[in-house]
Amino acid sequence: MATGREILEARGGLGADVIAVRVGADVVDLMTSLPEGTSPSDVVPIRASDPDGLAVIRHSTAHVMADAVQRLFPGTQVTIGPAIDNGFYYDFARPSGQFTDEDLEKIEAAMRDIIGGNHDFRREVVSRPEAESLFSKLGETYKLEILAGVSEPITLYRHGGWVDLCAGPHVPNTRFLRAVKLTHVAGAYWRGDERNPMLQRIYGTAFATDAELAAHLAHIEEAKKRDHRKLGKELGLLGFHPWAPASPFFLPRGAALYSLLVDYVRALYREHGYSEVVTPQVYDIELMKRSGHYDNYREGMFFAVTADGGELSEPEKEGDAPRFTGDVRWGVKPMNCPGHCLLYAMDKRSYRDLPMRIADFGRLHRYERSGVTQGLTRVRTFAQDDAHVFCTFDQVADETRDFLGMLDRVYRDFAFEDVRIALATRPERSLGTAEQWTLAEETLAHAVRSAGREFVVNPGEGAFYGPKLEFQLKDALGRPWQLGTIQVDFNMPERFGLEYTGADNVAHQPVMLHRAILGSIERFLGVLIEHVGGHFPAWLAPEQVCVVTVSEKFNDYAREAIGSLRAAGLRVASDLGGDKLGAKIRNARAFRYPYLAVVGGREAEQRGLAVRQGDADLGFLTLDAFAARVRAESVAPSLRLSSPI
RNA sequence: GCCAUCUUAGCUCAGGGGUAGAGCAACGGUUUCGUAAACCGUAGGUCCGGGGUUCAAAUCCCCGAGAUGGCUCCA
Repeated sequence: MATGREILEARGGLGADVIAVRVGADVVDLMTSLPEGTSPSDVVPIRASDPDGLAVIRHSTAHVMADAVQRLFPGTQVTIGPAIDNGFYYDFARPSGQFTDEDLEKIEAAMRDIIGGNHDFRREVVSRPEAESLFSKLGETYKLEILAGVSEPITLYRHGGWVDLCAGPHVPNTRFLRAVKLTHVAGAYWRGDERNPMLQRIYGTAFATDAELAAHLAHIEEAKKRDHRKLGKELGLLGFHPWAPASPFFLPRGAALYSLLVDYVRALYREHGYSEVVTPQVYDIELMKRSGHYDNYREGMFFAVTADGGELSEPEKEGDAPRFTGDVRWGVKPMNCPGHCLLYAMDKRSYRDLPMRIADFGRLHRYERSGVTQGLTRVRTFAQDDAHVFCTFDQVADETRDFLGMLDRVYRDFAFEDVRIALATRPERSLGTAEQWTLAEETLAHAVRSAGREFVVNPGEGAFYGPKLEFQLKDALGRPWQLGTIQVDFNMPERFGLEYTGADNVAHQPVMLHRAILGSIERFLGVLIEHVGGHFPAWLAPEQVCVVTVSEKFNDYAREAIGSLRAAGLRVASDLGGDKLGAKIRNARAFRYPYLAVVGGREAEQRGLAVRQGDADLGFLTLDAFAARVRAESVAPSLRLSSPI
């Protein structure tokens, strides 16, 4: 049978930028014979700039990088080197020494050398023994391990003198690899398992053209400027201290933002029939044993001890931690649900009480391993817009739909697009029966479908007590974050023996839904800061306007104006210092206030403000007109119609 | 947790065995100014912590802490 190249050439359609072909769902390189019976009309050319083409280029670049690494660092073994979303990587087992940033430059230079050699990529089908003998001769033990798990046909790809066990596809020739950049080195476990040896991974990226590569690198630089850790510091929102690792301090401006966000959720709760509760932070471990957290979530928890009934001794060596001998009786809550079960059971419940929607902004603590924490997005202490809905099984679908509606509203208020839904199913460690899980999974899937939404399945990613829907957004760096979630739980009500009296005057067991829209408030703020680049809308901004004076001569009027705006309910910052106006404006802009109001002689005389909104000059506004304008924007869009101004 | 890198003034960063540096911020003074940085001066340090090597360590080595990038998108 003919190759893709032959078929395209026969059609006269082999353009200079065609690097592979698509046949049905498969991407095949140009030099591979297509299966018998392939109709030429099914062969679609893939160009360098197509998404599939980009993956081919990147994977081929990974080969060239591995070639370069083995030239420069003899004895280094290759393992795997796939194309990934924004580039590629290759994992190496290097007998001694580590790759440094200088090495990356050398490797890149060697790659340019190889690419300049205009080597053809050649595909070769070999027998298993042939492959085994080749890679054992080369001393590639990882490749032998991979080979053992690979099914026929076994293919090799060569360019120049370099060979790799590889399924392909690849570009026809190294000259198609033009715009290449190695980005960073990282450790990575063999097959991602921390019991395996640590390999050294080199990340890089490649594009069809230099311009696209430059644009991608510029995009990364841009994203770094929006990094919430950087902005959090610059805008005076956040602080951290080594004595509270992975635990943010919200400074006054950050705390203002935090409260406004929580107040926003409270307003939604009022419309959607939730009641807020406040519950304990530290519980007897009996609670965690009852809920299953002690058995299933212990390594994610903090435990607390008291001097009562135990002995706290100073360490022998300086720098060591004090030792405690005694009973560990207390656990710091990692989730609100067990406490809410206790709360539910504090009264006798009727079917008339259901659904019972209990919201809790309680602080949670989870022990995240030291290497995985980052900024606000992965922390050890946080609060969620957490609520539990106790309901009958028949109410689950309606509650899920109401939740989806609420969620849509929230993500629209924050102008988040590209929200992806995933159904996370039963994990290895889980409570309850297979029947319960299946039923719960199907109920969630049905609710999403009936709301006209699509979802993907994440097998084994569910919570230990039930399946969940996860709602994912991407941050400025393109990293996906799970924010909202809704989880069906039959197990917790059973463990706590929860009941309600039905219309039939018989005790029934309620179903419990765990749900959050923002998820962790901390994480949401991190993502939001990056999403808006620090430019918060007027309804969320810590201060909605900054009043600055042209000179200190006008401070008296400025104070009067500030007082009047505050009396009208505005959040107002000011700069009444001795700087020149230009400097004040520069400083105020760095803080990204939604509005900037300049006050000088004219404004004092006419009892108003010279207002700008971002870059837009709004000119003169009276105090009343400006206050009315800002107050109209002081409520989230989805709440504006329903709340009187 | 593991691998790599980093940690110097409030912030951003330079320096790299021989007396600790800059810009911005702070503080004091002068200027009272109309839309992205006025001028002069003053003060500010456990160079992340501990140990070692050395005549001498912020600098080299070891241990620890924290932060940052990663730790299957599978040949």
